[in-house]
Formats: sequence, structure tokens, C-alpha cells
Amino acid sequence: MREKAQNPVTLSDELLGWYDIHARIMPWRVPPQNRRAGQTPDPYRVWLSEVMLQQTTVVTVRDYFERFTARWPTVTDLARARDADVMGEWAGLGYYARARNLLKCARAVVADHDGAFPADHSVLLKLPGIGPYTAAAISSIAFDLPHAVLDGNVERVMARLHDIHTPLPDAKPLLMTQAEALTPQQRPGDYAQAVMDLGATICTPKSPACGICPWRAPCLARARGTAADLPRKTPKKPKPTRRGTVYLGQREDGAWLLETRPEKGLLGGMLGWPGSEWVDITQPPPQTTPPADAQWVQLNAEVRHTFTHFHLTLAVFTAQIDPSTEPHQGRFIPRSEFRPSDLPTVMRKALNLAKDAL
DNA sequence: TATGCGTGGGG
DNA sequence: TCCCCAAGCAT
Repeated sequence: MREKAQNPVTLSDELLGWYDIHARIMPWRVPPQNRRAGQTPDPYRVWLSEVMLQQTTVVTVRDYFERFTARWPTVTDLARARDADVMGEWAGLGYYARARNLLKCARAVVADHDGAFPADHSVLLKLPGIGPYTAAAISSIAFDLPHAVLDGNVERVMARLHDIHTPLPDAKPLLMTQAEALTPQQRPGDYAQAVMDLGATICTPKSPACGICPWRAPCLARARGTAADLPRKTPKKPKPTRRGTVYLGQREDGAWLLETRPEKGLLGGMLGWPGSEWVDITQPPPQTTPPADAQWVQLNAEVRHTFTHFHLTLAVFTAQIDPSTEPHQGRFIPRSEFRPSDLPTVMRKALNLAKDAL
């Protein structure tokens, strides 16, 4: 009774208890007690982690964050990095436009903001790769400005708390209104991270742990038994399947024939194997021209990979290429300069198939 | 406003 | 084996 009268929808000790546990596995986070002791988060680390966390899980981001901050400890270091180094370090993380915008943003911060992230939501919003969510996250977490974060977690928590049945993305404005109403003036950074943790670990998409939820008392969906069905979402389109061919050519000295993909579009700016266009399986197969003259042999196995919006099947050809041969597509990268980890996952799958075949 | 854009893990 | 989903952004 008393609990309801106090409105437990807030940054309670119970909510902070969960938040504190998660801080240990997130190297970018300053735990609440350290923050109260005066320690403030490094805006560079907050920004970097938030960009990496876009549509990506904490477990996946952790190692990438550690490698990036070890190699480029400050935004100035990152701004000076070579494009290929940053793209290679990002390889495997996906959504590669984030890495291209990461570099643009770092260079803009150095060139236009004296190497310091601006403590201003509307200014942050103008930087490359920083949208409404990330601007609010940096504002609140790094600068303790009271901006409401609305990510997938908060959308779900708000939809359930208020039993909102309007499907996403139409419900976003309403959910944002609810999120703003709950965002406190005191410690908005701790609150933002705590409410996202709540969504990630308790108010989960499937079988939410309502029994241990700090907000179980005021939750309307919990009371009405609708929590597991929320938020509603508009149905998605089915994924088509495309086909293509890649060519893995290697010289006797171990150099691989690779290309840097165009800046725009799928896997933009990433290293990859030369090959054909990727066309829908309902279309006639594309003509494939090998990137260099050699005895190309097709592998028995094919690469299967699923992107956000289509399935892909790749035929793989391999060949030893004579040292005197000039490629008409791509360039040779010496063995000493090539790390398989610099490849996006689909390209790494092709390499692994070729290695298995040898 | 709708679409393009990665990847890995869980149910 | 599939589908769903994750601390979204750009165009």
C-alpha cells in the first residue's frame, strides 16, 4: 500500500541494485558509488560504447570496446587513425556505416569542438552517427543532463508499464512522452542506464521476470496479464535470397587478392573478396569474371549468410595466382599485412571454407 | 516515411 | 531450422 502511494517508478535503491551488478561487466560504466564520489564518465568512452551498442548486445560489444580504447585511448588518437585500421578493427561488429561515421565524428570533434565532446544535446545531434537516442544517452550519461533515452528496452518497458497496445513504430511518440515524464532531474545518467538494464535483464522480450521487477507494483501490463504480448510490432517482410560468387586468389608468397568495397552500400568501406554481383535467385544468374587469370577451382561447399534484409548463398572459387599476373580487380595484400579478423563475417566465412578445402 | 544496413545468440 | 531480437542512424 505504502509502496504504491510513493510511486515506485523511479530510481529506487532496488533498481540501482540491479544496475550496480551490471556495471561490473561494462567497462565503459562508472558505478553509482564512484559517480557520487565525484568520478565522471569520459565522454569519449560513453560515445564509443553507445555507438557500438546500437543494435548490438553488451556481450558482443565488450571486447571491441576494450580493443578500440587500448589502441585509441582518446578521441584525438582516433581522429588521427587510418580509415583502413578503424574499419579492420570494427570488422565483425556489423552495420559498418557506424565505423565510417565514427571516424567522421571523431574528426569533427577535433576540428570543430577542440577535441572535446559538446555538452549540448542539439549540438551532439548534428554530429555524424549520433541520432536521437545516442545524443540523449551521451547527454545524460556523460553530462548528467536530463534527456530521456528511448531505445528498444525503454520502448518495451514503457509499453508494458502503461499497457500501450499501439504497434511500433507508430507508438514511438507516445512512448517517448512516457519516458520523458519518468526521467528525473536528479542523476538522469544513472536512471537512463538503470532503466535500460531493467529492460535488458528483467523486462525482457520473452518471459519477463515480473516477479522480481522493481516496477511490478505500478506495471499495468503486469496487472492485466498482457506483458508478454507487448510491445506490439507491425509485421515484417519476408527475406529474399540472393546468390553470388567470390574468388579467393593467393600468390605463392601468401599474398591474398582482395578489394576495398565502395564507401556506400552493403559492407561499405570494408575489405572483401572480388566477385560477382549478388542477385535474387528468381533472376538469371549474373555473369562472373574472375579478378585475375588463373586456374580457378570451385569448392564443393558454399557460404550461407543472412543479412538484415536478405539471405545469401555464395559460390567460392580458389586459385594459386602466378607472381607475374596483373589482377584486373582488387589488389594483393601481403601475408604480413593481412589479418582474417579485418574481414566482415561473410567474407571470413569464405576464407574458412577455402582453408578447410586445402 | 520507408527502406537499407550485420551479426550472433536464444527460444 | 527457423524467427526474433539487440543501448539506431541515414537517406
